[in-house]
Amino acid sequence: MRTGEISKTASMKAKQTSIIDIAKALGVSKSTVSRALLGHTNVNDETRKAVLHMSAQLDYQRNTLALGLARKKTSVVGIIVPELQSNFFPSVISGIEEFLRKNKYRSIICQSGESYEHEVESVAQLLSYQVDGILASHTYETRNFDHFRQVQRKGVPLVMFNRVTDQLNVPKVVVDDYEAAFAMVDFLIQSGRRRIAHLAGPDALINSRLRLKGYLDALEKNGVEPDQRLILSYDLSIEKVKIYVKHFLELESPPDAIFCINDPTALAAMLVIKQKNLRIPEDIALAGFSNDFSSDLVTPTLSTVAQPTSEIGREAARLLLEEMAASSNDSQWQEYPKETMVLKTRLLLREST
Amino acid sequence: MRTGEISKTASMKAKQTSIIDIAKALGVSKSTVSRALLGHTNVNDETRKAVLHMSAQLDYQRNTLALGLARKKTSVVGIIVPELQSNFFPSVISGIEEFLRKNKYRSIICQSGESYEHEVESVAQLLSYQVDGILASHTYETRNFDHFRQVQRKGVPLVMFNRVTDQLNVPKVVVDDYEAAFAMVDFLIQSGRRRIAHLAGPDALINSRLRLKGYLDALEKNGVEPDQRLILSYDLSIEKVKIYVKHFLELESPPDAIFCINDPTALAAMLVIKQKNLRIPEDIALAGFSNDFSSDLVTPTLSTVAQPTSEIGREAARLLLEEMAASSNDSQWQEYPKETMVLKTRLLLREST
DNA sequence: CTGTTAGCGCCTTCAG
DNA sequence: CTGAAGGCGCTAACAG
Repeated sequence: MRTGEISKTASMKAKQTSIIDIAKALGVSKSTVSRALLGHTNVNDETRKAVLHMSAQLDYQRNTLALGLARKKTSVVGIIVPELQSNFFPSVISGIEEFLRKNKYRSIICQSGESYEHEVESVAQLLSYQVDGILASHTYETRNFDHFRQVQRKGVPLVMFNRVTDQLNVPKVVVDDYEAAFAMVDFLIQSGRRRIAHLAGPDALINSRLRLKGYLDALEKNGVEPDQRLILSYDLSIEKVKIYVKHFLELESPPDAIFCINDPTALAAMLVIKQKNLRIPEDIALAGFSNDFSSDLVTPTLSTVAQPTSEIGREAARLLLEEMAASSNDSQWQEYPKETMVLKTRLLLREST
Repeated sequence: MRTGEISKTASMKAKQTSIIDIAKALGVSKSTVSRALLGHTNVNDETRKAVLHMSAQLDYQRNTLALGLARKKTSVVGIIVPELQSNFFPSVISGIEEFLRKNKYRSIICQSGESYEHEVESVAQLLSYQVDGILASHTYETRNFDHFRQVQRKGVPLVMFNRVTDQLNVPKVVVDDYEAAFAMVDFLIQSGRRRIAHLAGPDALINSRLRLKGYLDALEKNGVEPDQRLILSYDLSIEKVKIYVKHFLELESPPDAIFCINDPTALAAMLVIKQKNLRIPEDIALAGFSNDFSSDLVTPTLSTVAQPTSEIGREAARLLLEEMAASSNDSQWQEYPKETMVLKTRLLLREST
């Protein structure tokens, strides 16, 4: 330890070094430093090197706030998801981030926790952070989309994925929920099931409605009369699955299959069925949706629908960047009808059916 | 639709309304507006109301960049985690965010994806965003902690959780990895197992080392000679589990139990064991660590160690806010030795042991 | 209680 | 290729 050094360590919030510091140290103007740091071409090669060197020397770190303020562009996009507990959204986010990184963008993740109020807050927060765009999947509580309309009014590009709404004219990335549900239920019927129950999601989610419709249409196509007692829609809070499944099993004429809105639901249902000492799939078949990590680990392994999660993320991010480019070139871009991209799912038939 | 309205919809990036706009509209100065919005007390009640009203009217949204720049404080803390795929980190994050929300703080989540390089980038990004503090769990690749030292040099409070290092003098929140591992292995021995294998984590992680030590000490305490062939440490990439478990099972004298570094590992191991038509726990017992969502869903249910995830998050956030308070009151706060908080785990003995 | 005046750190014309 | 000047939106003394 040399003495005589100014002890920076001991000082609180050591004033960050700014471009002015490095300008002074080099005897140039801060404009030059700024240009060098930004990689502008019109800077003498030597000056640039000196600047880069000195900036490393001084442990310089760009102040993104100042940069964003001055540039009116932050290169940050906001991501709003309802939750991070299952595998679905984290996977989608990975897809998003990978694409963004390649394009020199960063993201801020907000989880609304399936709370409408938090979602509204998140939107406000992201706008106040001056994000350049927003990717969103809404909560199952969300029926009013004014907060997203505000995003559009402010001229901030918005793309929705997975949980989308037809109340908004924005680009969307979804999967073929209807077809997938139809295919799964059709398969169940083909393999001899007749009394197929459906543990559906909240009606507020378009995904729930589409999967329900796929279920119903598959029944109809096969001449199976739908039985309202076999259709229950719930709010996705796993604890309740037990109640509903028990209810199904205790019907005078219980189902011989249950098609669940998603994998966590199906896995919870599986526990209940096992506790009742029923065999899967002999006594009752079980199917989920999404191909969560666990669905392959349980016994019996769960039949489900695989979604291309990272592709969803990638495409959503791609659409967003396109929107962002369009919005800065064309002042009327918001008027145009937006594309909805429908990605293919894959039926995974495993032991439970 | 009334006519004569200025079509804001069509304009791109409609210049956000600023406090100046609302100041003009009200014929007051922007300082007054600022104060009213910030909830300062020294503002006439009527003026305040007028400001609040007008700001709602004009769809005003605070510009966080400008605010942070002017205030030199953003009320944002950064969170760095290695991944979001398992349940552990998302749960911890929920705990963090809940606590932060109560204290009027926000967070930015960065996932390093277990990549050292991304971690370094994340730190730089967060610093450039001028976060007021950082909560971090490092990757298993991280052996050099200079990027975190830089955080300290810049006077930004830092708290580590779960994946911590003794190379840094910062507050830490961890669980009793050693004790938990010891207890689990001790239990296995008590219940008659002698050849207990350990599928360990990367040596770079202190958690791996502590769990390994707990394992070894439990063996020693019970007079069981450790067998190096039964100890394998790996990099947590699930695909490799198959190889290692197969290897174990094909030893001339195979293990009668496997203690895995975490639940994903144990669950993957379970598949391999089942494929070999071995019975769990009769032929071989299996134990994990962390109590992932799935560990209760598989058959047999997995014995594991429950970690108080949201508490970890809450406590880490609490320590961070304390640091932040201290750092702004005491210029020497960095010099003091920092507290390491060790939280209790709980042994969950289920069917697999 | 309110207006005025300086910035925060950086970028971007506009001259040279 | 470089410097000077003005401004991004907001806050924080400092005077009244």
